[in-house]
Amino acid sequence: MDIDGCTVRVVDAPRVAVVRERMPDAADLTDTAEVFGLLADPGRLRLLVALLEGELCVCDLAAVTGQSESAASHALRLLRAHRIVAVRRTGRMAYYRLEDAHVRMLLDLAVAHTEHTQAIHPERDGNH
Amino acid sequence: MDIDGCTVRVVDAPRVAVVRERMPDAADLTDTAEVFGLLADPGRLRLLVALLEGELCVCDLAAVTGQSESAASHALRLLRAHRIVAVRRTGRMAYYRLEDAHVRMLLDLAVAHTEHTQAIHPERDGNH
DNA sequence: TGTATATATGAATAGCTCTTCAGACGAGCG
DNA sequence: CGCTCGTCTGAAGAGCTATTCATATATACA
Repeated sequence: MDIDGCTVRVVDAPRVAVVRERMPDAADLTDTAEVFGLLADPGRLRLLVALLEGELCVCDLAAVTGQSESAASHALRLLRAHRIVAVRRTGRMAYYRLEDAHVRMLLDLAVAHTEHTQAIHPERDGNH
Repeated sequence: MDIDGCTVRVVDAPRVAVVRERMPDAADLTDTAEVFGLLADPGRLRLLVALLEGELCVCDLAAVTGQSESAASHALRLLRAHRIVAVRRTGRMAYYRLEDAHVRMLLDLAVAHTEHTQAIHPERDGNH
């Protein structure tokens, strides 16, 4: 089989052709991987989960997520660059909100899963 | 406000307390971030998307996803260590399949989103 | 039994990412 | 007008991750 001008050995050539045909475009998957990468840092993930229920300012976000304000600001800058988060400025305050509907869906799914598995395997009780 | 034995300035203290209370456990979010991290590499993501429709052997996976067999094997090893993927061995072949239902949901959602946005913004036509 | 094949592994390198620190900026306040 | 406060930024260092190359293992086949 010849792919990208480079000969590759395959076992089930027709199957490979079919799967290859049905795969989303490589560039799209790279973009998707990039989004997952933005959710792959605990600090950023906590920021985004905190924003699920509404906007918060930087210092409150830092407090909620347990990180320095500098770290939070760096993370928010990155998320803002990718249009995942948007900012509303008033005076010297900056209020961030979750702006990307697709990311919100991914977060909802992920949080629901953690709560579900916690209900199945409760290594610690829910109230603290 | 006092968090983790360390004083932090907050603007809306009661709101911070509420959001903090409703946040999933930090350890759970770290695990979730780790899962997102596994989906954050284009090579690994292509492997997993290829496996959505059924099992494939390593060399076919390498061919479908356009990477070296060594790279694919390393990636599969990592996914296997996290129980996202499982292997069936027969002879000298190794057939991998997607094993994690939660990851499958995330992948379905992500792929549906790429196909949806491609339908809205078709910069290239669907058939190639 | 010896050789080819499919996969797995280890080590090394290069590139990236996160955190921190120091300081800049701009808005409000005295 | 100068000071403080909230946020932003840049640079630097440490740690992590991906890729490659070389080699190992183990199965099938001659």
